[in-house]
Amino acid sequence: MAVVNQLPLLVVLLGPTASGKTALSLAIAKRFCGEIISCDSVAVYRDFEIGTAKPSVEERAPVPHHCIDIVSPERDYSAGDYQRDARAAIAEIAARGRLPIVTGGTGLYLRALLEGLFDGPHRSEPLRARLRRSAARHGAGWLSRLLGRLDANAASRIHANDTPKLIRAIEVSLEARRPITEAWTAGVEALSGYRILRIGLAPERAALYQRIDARATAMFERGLVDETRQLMEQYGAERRIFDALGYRQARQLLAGELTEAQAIEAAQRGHRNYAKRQFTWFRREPEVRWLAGFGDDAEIQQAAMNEIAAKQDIPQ
RNA sequence: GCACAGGUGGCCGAGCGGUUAAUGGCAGCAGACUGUAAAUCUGCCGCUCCUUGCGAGCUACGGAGGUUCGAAUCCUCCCCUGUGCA
Repeated sequence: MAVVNQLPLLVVLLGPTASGKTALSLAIAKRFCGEIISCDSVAVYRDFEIGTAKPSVEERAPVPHHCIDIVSPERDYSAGDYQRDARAAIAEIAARGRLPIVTGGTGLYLRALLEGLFDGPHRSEPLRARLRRSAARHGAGWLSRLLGRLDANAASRIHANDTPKLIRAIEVSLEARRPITEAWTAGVEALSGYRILRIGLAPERAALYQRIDARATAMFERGLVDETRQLMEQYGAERRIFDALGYRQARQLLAGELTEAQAIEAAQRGHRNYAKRQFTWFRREPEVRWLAGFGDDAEIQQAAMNEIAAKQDIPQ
């Protein structure tokens, strides 16, 4: 039975923070001649090391990694940028005949990559600044009322307290001179040309939380606070990137708002909460082969390998 | 030992005679999410039951009594905790 014109395989590894995605991705890459495309909104930034749990330089040496350390922290990066960068990387890898492995925790980025984003304008900082100022003057509900006038449907779908989403919807409606609903319904361009295998890591919640706590503590022990201080001096403490987990708490510690013990506790909690949100997000992801365990576990790795091997052999 | 200040739901912390199962916050659980997403936001959150309802019952504000139509809130005694004086 000839396997002709079979589309290249794309492996997508998803799961909450600290579930062992990195270990599993490295094992898969080594076994199947793969290259890794990180799907992580913080790991894209250079110089953010300790708090991001990026794979180390040694870990990255034997396996090519993409979408890590690709922008300077003084630049803003977005889901749209990621969509372009990741798709380009996947195309190159596949063209080389190697296996692309997307490893991700950032749900929105993964969706942008796989399903696409609607065609909308870039962010406009001046407009955003004006909206925020007006919102501060007019009080709660103002942004929602404004959006209601621009696009009643969008206003009904975005909660009145969800400022960032309201602002984006208003921005799109104003900049594009048409309601964001129209952009939504125009459809998105999903990634095509690949057979996608989604493997999800779903370790037991209590065990995951334990790992998260230990890892957050370790980040502080390894110098997260110093790294944060240095990065803030270098790039400016106002950058939104310092709201990222761990860095936010380190910044609060430096500002004297928290003791070290409180900062560590807050970071642990933040990561736990994040893991929970990731579970919520990924549960909706279609066609995921869920594995109940950690990615560094030998049995789990074997199970993942089997999934991939099976998929490789099956003609489409 | 005496004098103050306190002991409230898993934690912190309001309430100080009646719309009080008890404001808030945290934790927890569930959910949303279309270009800053490790961000932001929503719901539930004493227990039990069901016809899942501005439903029914039960148990709750350190303990035991008391006052009152009615108490977490007032009184008495006791037990703890903190601070000050001895």
